[in-house]
Amino acid sequence: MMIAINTKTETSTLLDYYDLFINYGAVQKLYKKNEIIFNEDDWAGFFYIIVEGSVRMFNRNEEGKEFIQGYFTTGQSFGEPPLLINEKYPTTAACIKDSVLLKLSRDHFFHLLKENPNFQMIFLKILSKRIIGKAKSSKDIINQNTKQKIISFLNAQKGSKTKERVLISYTRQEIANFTGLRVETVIRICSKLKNEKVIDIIDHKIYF
Amino acid sequence: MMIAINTKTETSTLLDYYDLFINYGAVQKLYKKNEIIFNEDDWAGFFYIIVEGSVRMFNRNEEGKEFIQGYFTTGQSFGEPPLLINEKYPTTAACIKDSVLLKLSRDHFFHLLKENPNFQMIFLKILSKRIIGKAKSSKDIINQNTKQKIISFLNAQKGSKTKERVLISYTRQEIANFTGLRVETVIRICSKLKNEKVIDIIDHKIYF
DNA sequence: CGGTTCCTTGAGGATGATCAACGAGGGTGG
DNA sequence: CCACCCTCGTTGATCATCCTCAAGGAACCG
Repeated sequence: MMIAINTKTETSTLLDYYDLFINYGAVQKLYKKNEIIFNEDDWAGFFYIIVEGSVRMFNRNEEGKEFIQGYFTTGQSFGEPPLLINEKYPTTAACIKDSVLLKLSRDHFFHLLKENPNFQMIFLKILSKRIIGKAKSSKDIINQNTKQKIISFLNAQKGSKTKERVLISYTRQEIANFTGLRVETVIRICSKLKNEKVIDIIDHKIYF
Repeated sequence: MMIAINTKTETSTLLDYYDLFINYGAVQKLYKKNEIIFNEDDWAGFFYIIVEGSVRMFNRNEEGKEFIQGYFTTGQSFGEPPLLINEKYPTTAACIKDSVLLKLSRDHFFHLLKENPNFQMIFLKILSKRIIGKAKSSKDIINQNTKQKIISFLNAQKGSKTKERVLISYTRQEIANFTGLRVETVIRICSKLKNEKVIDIIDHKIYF
């Protein structure tokens, strides 16, 4: 059981088509750290690909608590679904650090899709992966006890390949935002997990 | 804020192509009430469309508690993502009542997609709607207090159109399974909502 | 060195889960 | 037609868990 993060589940080959995007009218733009790319309830107008940098998609509730829907990084696209069906964004997207994005307007994006059917297949696969990821993470978020939620998150990070311990480069706050828990809870559970030898904590950093 | 249910968000026009599916080798099959169509962790082998009936997709945790990922009904397809990327199913699917499904094998499905590019666009839109629905429901499930979760669920049912009260035809147990709460909790919250005039309860039935 | 950002701990409280028991209605078979 | 069984709804009491608030420490950076 894993909380699936897009970062790990999508092939990052879209930049192979960089020139093609440019030919179809894509524009490159620099975004500052923490700059908002689009807001929840904005109408979708552009197709975005990350040339360099990283983006987080999230919701914020009335009390300001964030729920992270996903992280995206170099070579990945994001925010396509509302564009495809002419809808409002269900989440906000912001840059985690200074980032370079490629923007393609809705019309140009549809031209590209129409004239390059192989792209439709590419996006079908990208969206499929994302749905499966979301199904898994919903399940994990709702069904599990707290400890399992965190373990699921850690598993998703690691990609379930190696047995050796790897550094988990998320703050406790970020883990809390992904799992819907509070920082203090994450900290306390991590202490338990450390005692149970499930993780190591060295110099405040988590190894799993 | 709404917990989005597939039933409400997808156009149900796939049956317009019934003959085409048959031409590509689709087979019609009757499933009994509660019969399992596929299990979590099965490899995806078929494309399914509901000719008549309804299907629920869910996960069950160690203690047997169910989390419902979505309901599907006549004219809708389900379980495509794992088929498209050659993956295992993240959920189990079962018939809610006796149902007739159209099954198309993986190979035939890909033939159809390849030779009918307009279908790729259709599926891009179906998957897009589903992603947006899942994003919304994750947000609702994780961020809200209990009362809001239930109101979100009710809003999703109603489709947010009319102001008049409509009958919510879900049992309290089903609402619990969708929201990740327990039956007793759902009952108690519903009583509160009734007192606050948010819903009516007539003859044990919920009107919202 | 001062200001962030992140991590940590403790005490107390609210909330939803759990367990147990019961009522009401519908359907079925004797 | 009645007895039985199911499913669904309901209520109360108790408990465990996680949240909240408050406070302070550690690491990092310009």
